[in-house]
Amino acid sequence: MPEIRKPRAPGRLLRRKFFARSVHEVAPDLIGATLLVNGVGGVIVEVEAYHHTDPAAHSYNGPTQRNAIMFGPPGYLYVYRSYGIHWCMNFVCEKEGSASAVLLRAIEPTNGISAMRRRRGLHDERSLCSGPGKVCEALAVTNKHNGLALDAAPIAIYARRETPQIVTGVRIGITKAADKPWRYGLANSKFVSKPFTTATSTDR
DNA sequence: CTCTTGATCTTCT
DNA sequence: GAAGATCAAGAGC
Repeated sequence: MPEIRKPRAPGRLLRRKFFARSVHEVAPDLIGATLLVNGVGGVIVEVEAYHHTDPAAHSYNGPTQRNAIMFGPPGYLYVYRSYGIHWCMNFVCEKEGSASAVLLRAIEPTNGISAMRRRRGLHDERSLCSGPGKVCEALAVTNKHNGLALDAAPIAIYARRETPQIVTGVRIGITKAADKPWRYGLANSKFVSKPFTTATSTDR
């Protein structure tokens, strides 16, 4: 018997200005927010922060054709091809030229679940959006969305209503700066890409 | 449950 | 030519 999950009544719509500060402030503040693309999406439960001074960031070695959006103003979507196969989406933060972004790694599906199942194939709800490539497939985000504003159609991000318990850990799948605890998640969420085993914190 | 592998685009060496 | 902000399927335990 599948669990019935009713769509949440959204909170305040986040505007681009929300992203105009440090990625390390924006990233934890996004946990619990609701992301919709063409009305399909859910609650953000896992993100990672990347900054241009961070060797693991795409922007570390300066602008390229791929990462150009990262060097632009905050509040826009940066989409890149991962391992030649998947798409991954980021929210550009801070200010123009600072080239920092938050990687979206997982959401808890709440809106348009049947559409997500259709796009992802036969998969249980827990696996629909539990990884950066999976989220983009479920939300049908591709390079065509690269550079779109985060506060205009088809994208909408709604602020959370309450401050959730946040957990942190090292980022997934990187080799440079692999010790930095810049992965943020919703405590006890079953929809993250991998369990958070290490430090828990309630800051922010 | 863990470990291995193939898929194959963009960037850097 | 190699590595990479990944995923799914298959083998083995």
